Amino acid sequence: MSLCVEPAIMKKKLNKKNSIQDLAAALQLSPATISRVLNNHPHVHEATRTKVMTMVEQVGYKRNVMASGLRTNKTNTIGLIVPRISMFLHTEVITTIQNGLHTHGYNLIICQSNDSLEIEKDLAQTMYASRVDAVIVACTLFTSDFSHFDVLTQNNIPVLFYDRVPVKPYPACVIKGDDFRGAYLATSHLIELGSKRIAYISGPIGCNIYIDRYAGFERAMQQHDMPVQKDLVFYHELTVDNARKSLHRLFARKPYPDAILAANDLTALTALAFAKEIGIAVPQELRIVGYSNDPRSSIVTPSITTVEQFPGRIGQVIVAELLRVLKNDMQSVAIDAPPIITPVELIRRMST
Amino acid sequence: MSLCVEPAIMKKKLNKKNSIQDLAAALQLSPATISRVLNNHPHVHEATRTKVMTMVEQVGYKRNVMASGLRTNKTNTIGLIVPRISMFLHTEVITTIQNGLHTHGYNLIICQSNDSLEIEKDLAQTMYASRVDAVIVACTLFTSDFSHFDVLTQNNIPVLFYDRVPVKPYPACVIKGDDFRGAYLATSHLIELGSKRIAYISGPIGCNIYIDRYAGFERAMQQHDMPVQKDLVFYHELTVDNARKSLHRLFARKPYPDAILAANDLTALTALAFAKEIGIAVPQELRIVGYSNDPRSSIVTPSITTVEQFPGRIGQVIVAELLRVLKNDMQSVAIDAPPIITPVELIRRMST
DNA sequence: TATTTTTACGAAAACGTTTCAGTAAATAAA
DNA sequence: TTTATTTACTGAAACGTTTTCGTAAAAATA
Repeated sequence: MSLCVEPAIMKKKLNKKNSIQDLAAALQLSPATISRVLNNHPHVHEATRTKVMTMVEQVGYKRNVMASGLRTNKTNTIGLIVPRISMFLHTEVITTIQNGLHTHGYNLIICQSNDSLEIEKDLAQTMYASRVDAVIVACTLFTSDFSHFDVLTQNNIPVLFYDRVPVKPYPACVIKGDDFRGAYLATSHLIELGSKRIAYISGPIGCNIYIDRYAGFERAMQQHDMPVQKDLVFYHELTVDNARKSLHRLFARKPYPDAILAANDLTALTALAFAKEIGIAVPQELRIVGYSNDPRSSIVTPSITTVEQFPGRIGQVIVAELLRVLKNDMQSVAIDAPPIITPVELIRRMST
Repeated sequence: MSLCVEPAIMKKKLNKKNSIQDLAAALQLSPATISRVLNNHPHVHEATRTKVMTMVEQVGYKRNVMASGLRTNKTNTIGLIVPRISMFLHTEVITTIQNGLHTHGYNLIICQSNDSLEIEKDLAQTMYASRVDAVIVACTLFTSDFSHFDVLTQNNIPVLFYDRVPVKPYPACVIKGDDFRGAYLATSHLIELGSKRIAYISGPIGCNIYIDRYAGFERAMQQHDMPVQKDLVFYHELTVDNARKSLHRLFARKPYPDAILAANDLTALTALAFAKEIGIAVPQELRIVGYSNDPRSSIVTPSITTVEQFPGRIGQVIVAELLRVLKNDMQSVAIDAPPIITPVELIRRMST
């Protein structure tokens, strides 16, 4: 019997309501005054301010963000949509964003699209339903139409793209790495080392990063009067399986390529493993370059030359832009705003 | 002049208010009826239901979660606190949780404590302020007191720990890997291969996972009548720098250890690199075992034997438990509930 | 002292949803 | 037919905050 009532008592005791109203009643003040203290409004007497603050401390009052959010139409929450948090670039970028926003009082809702356009559409809806204050997006490989983000932009929720960004004008901030330069540097590096038959394994063309990287590759080749051989260039989603298929094609018959430029590090790692399997020496017979400076690229033997994207810096830029947009309130959704380009750097290692 | 008024017009037009009230007015119904339709309440005529739903579709109505959250005291949001999302185990677990919860209509707020107790305390407060429906936590290495989570449990917000969990009884769900067994299997494996001088590099004792792993190591040694040599065991945060210091101590003078059991894969990787540097052959002169089956452990040469924790499975268990707790509402915060133990498996590779 | 200005606070409405209590109409039971 | 029951809906209050407007009291000015 006594056990039956226990939970009710507990619940009652635990459910100490700590609303502004309760504070007001306890202090013989109005809720308005409490609110003003909590929001650092002027025109509140110093004595009452301290009185309120000590009471707040004492009872452990925490603002109910749903109530205040309902009233102010602000959630202090930022949404983030990435293909996969396990991708090294995103892992690092997220960490920086998360820390940066936390110091400014924002929370982060992280969602993964899994590189599925359907899920991405769904997530955009969810973000709107959650009434986040802004949304940061790295698109899927297959996002060529961006109208599913309209629900956000049309409802004054700023959208900020990074890495994989719209290729068409869209009313949103755009922050992207210098993919053209990254691929250009990598290709030039291979050429200068004497590579003659350079293969390029690209992601699906249609995604801005692969468009730009291909352009960088092409430009470097042209500058050195080297023709781009179509049969040495592959376009597909950069999975291990796909990479292996392309590698099989590349090494089906001689002459073998003497260098592989991979549009990401996973593909470079796969190429390295493949070369070992078929007994080709890296870098003597085959040079390999990757992209992103994934930590794995530095621990394999030989370590892989790759392109550093400075994800921490990208994260910082995102946070800075975001805070700027949130301050200016809708100011920077200009459809013609130029993208912000973040720098890259070639990391030379043993594979070249 | 005309440019000046444009934005105001835009704003007005874009800010199409789509509240339940607006729908009600448009359909000559009361807000209550709309709400019942949206929440699938019974006692609503089929004709009106379809009428409402078509209108909802048409205007793209999305429930304002802050308003409904304020009323119902539910946010449909789950909080997650991990040391770092870049840690392989957590990356995978998060992905599973995220996908699982999304199908049940929950959002996930992910925060990183950065292995800082201060930040963890802060985040617990933030989670309460956000009024999340539940919180999932993998503690910092240094969390031995758990009272900063009281603000959650005392306010009926269920807490669920995984991986790094309270070592003392605490009113929360606990899900942990079988760390004892993992270390036991790994140690037995080394012994059976003939290792005589087995070094163990552990994380700081005080954290449950390292307590359990040490116990597993000790038990395997005892079973084979091998004494645990104190000077071959190291306890410290498992960073590269710390690992290298211990390795220097281990190889300062002979006899060298003939096997190293590392309490995580990063340390195992560091040991492997160190062995290469000083010209010790792995596995001939030194066997190395790690923990977690980080992808890096399989791509180095030689590949590293390690303990698989099945992070996807851990994530599934977490989701299942979470949904159960959320359904039962506070039922399972019994302080004496036994922890759920998830299985592990030894992955044999070239390093042994 | 009388008037204006400033300061400190309160009353009340609003945000958009959910839900309790109630009511009219339709159906079933007497 | 009358009475009870079910069905389909409405009105209004509530959730906890913020903010506008208003008003006393205090301070500054005349």
